[in-house]
Amino acid sequence: MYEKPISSAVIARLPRYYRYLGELLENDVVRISSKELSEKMQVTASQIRQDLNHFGGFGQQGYGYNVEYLYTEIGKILGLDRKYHMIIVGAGNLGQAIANYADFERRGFYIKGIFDVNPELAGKMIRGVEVRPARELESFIRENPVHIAALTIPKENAPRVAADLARWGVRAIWNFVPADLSLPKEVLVENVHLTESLMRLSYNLRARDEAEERRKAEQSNGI
Amino acid sequence: MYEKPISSAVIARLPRYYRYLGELLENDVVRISSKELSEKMQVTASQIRQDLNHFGGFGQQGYGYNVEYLYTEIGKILGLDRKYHMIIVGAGNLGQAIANYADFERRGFYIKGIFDVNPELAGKMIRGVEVRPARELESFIRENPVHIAALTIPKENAPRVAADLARWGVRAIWNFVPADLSLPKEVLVENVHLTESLMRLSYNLRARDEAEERRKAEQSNGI
DNA sequence: TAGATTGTTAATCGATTAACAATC
DNA sequence: TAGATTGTTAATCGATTAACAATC
Repeated sequence: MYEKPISSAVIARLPRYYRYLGELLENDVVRISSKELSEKMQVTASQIRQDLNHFGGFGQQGYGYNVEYLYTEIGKILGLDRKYHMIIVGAGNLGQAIANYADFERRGFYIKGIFDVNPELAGKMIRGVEVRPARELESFIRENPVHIAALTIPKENAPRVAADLARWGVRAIWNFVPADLSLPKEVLVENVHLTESLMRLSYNLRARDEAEERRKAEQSNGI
Repeated sequence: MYEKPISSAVIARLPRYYRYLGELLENDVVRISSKELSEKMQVTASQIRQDLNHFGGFGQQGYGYNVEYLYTEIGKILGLDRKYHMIIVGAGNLGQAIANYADFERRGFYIKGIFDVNPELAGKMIRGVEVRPARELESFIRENPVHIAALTIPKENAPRVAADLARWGVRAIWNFVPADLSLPKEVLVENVHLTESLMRLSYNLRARDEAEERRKAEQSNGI
């Protein structure tokens, strides 16, 4: 029985629903209709209902959705009812920032190891986890469950290190390196490309400026 | 004369084209066809040609695209021929990581100020830029051009600080706070939601595991 | 029951891919 | 010129929105 995979557009929206529902929950809101939620989130009510119905009927006609229930269910869909063991490969600024971000732990992502090639960093403690030398990576991965490896190393070493990680058994990589890793298809890769994000902002900055100049020019032309 | 805005899907792909072209350029590749590039990038040649032709005809029939020319042109489209002054609001781990990331400077994004409410951080130097107390933000923004503010502060203060920044004249925010900022429409916001990224990975992790279990169960059922 | 709102089907819209004439 | 490959139009596909019957 083949279930066709949910489109990535839908999946990409789930964490945002989850966040809004979490906020409603904190504010003791018990129920919400797709219409109310759509107004808060600036999306159509139709889209909310369509998205949710990919996963099941969580609402009730005439009532709407129970906030707590829907929050929990989306959490399950997102796999947040599980515990993940994460390692951080590359203890530079970004790696340390991620290691220090307590929020991930709250969501079930536990940082179990931090690794760096730089021997000077070895032994440094970050939120209770010791930085280890990179050469211990293989034995660590083989001896401990590692569900996710966050990759925060320089671009140059990324292809080799990523291939090593996969070979040693890591099956999901959270990739901060500005490169597309090519790995066996069973290894999941989620990219965070900061430079690309900044370039999108830069594109829009320029587009806005040019639109404004055009408007100004038209005005002074008396159009 | 109204030019209809380019779809965000197209814009989102430009930085990736730019990256691949930069790599080709480093490897002294002079020309490339949409077909060759499509194989490297794992997209269709049709999409590449469509995307580029939103901005103009950069290629030549029978020849393909000149790598250096196309790289430069996409750079201009992305606004990378300009210089931007950026400030970082929040000198925590993530703010420091961004401040330390030299690559942005290479692309024309210059970090001109780093601010934090924590007085202990004041005076600390990060890549030649001094961390200043947050109360100096207003005067700094009013007295210096600030094109982009990277927002790396806790969620609680974000709505207020973002509104302040906008009021003082910042017109583009690179938002790392896990919240949707509501600001006047002329203020551009580009979000980097790390938690959402991690949740997407987590979704796929779970989906893969369940697919594998299903497959295994079917096998042992002799299907 | 009447009113509200879902779940779901149908219509629309937009984005991607295919095809090919134009042209280097 | 012949071959290659673009730029662009047309066809397809998928995602979003609208509509409404089902139902709480």
